[in-house]
Amino acid sequence: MKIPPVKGTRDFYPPEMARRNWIIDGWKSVSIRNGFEEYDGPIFEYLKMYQVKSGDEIVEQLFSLQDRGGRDLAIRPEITPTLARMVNQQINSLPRPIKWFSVPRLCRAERPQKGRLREFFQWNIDIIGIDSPEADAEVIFTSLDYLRRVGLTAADVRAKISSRRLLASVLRGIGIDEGRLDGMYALLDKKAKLPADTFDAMLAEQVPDKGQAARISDFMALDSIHEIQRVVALGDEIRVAIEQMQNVFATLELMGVADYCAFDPTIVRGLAYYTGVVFEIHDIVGELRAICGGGRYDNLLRDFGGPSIPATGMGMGDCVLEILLHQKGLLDSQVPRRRLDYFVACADGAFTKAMYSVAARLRACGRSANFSYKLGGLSKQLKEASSQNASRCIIIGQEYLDRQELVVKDMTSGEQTQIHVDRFLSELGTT
RNA sequence: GUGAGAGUAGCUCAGCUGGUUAGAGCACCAGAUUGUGGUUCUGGGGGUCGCGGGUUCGAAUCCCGUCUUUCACCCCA
Repeated sequence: MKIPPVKGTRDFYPPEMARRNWIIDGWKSVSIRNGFEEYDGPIFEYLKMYQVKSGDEIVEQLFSLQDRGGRDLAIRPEITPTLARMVNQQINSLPRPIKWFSVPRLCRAERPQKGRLREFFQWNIDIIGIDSPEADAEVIFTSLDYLRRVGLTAADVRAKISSRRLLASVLRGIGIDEGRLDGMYALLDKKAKLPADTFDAMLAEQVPDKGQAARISDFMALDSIHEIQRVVALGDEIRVAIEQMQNVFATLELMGVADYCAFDPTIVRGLAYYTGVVFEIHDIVGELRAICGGGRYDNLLRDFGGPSIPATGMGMGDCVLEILLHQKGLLDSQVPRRRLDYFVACADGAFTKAMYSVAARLRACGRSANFSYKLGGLSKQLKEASSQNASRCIIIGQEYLDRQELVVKDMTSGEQTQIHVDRFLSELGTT
């Protein structure tokens, strides 16, 4: 019986595993150099945890199960609720600011398509307990710090930044009632994806007042925060929101990533729990879905039964990122190939005892070492060493029987030296 | 949930107006090479042509169904 892989999952053969590790190692080291600490939670939680903040549509996209005690559980589709739960549990003893990161494996029962699978990895970073815009800037900076490190330039990706708070205050300034804001978010979030006339038609449906609709369109077309005053009168509320945005941009400029960043009022971020700054990073061409997205969510900890503590963060999945890195040729050039420190070969089947012992002693010294299971000729063994990308080969031959000497061959230069086995191993030391 | 495309060797694909025993490149294995690898040459293994049914003397090829997969829509935490 042949059993196929499950829809939307991936098998990681060694070459794919090397890519995955390289991506995740990069995420982790950039997190650490930006001052974040790693955490993780369980891979499943109570189903309820995801029903609290989400509608039925999202619950339908959960992989859920029942344990033998009848508990309703779900495999995590995101880690933010777990983070909220963990932080709430120890909120009084955690030093602030809380700067945490994680690289959880997540599952969503969505229909797979380009850049979206049912099982994936997602880099999450969050700053909890700080309500100033500099924290939002740091989250954006850290995301860009990673992308820049793997070789993506300002000509490849763009961080598009807006603010829920700014959007809300502008819409209110234009005369949209509080109760209609959520519907507006859902609509405005679609603007970048829809043809202009389709969007205008949908806008006209939700906002019958032509003057209001025109001003909303004007706002959505802005590419600078300085121009907002041309669309709407600057009340106190809007001024504060603008000032916060200016702080974000000023901080990003000071940190040296301003060329990656742009104000973009079309970034709204679906039906999420965002309350302030929101951002997405896209490929410049706009051919792929977002590489990452995030923003400020000041009410989430409270919604999960904790105190009211501000928070901001972002998530970056591995699927879109990998497609983009591959397109730009940044994977093949940077993901390390399999490498072996030593391949131990013997010139004759009579020397195999020494082969096993030398290989074991190399391994005890912390070096990776392989040998051939087949007693083929030396030529065969060197071929095998090459295919395993061995840095050096140890050749055991007659001089080992005569004088206990090994031949050490550098596989890059081809140079060979002879050295007494004990001296060779003692010079290696331990690593 | 809706729509469109694609399923032939491990991978990328050719073959398709029905006609001997289904092919190529890459990969894999072996030999050329009994103390020297990467290159090269030679050979080899590997297929229920996704599955089921139908038409036909004859189906990888035509028809129907089904499954899988890719892409787009919905959604996107």
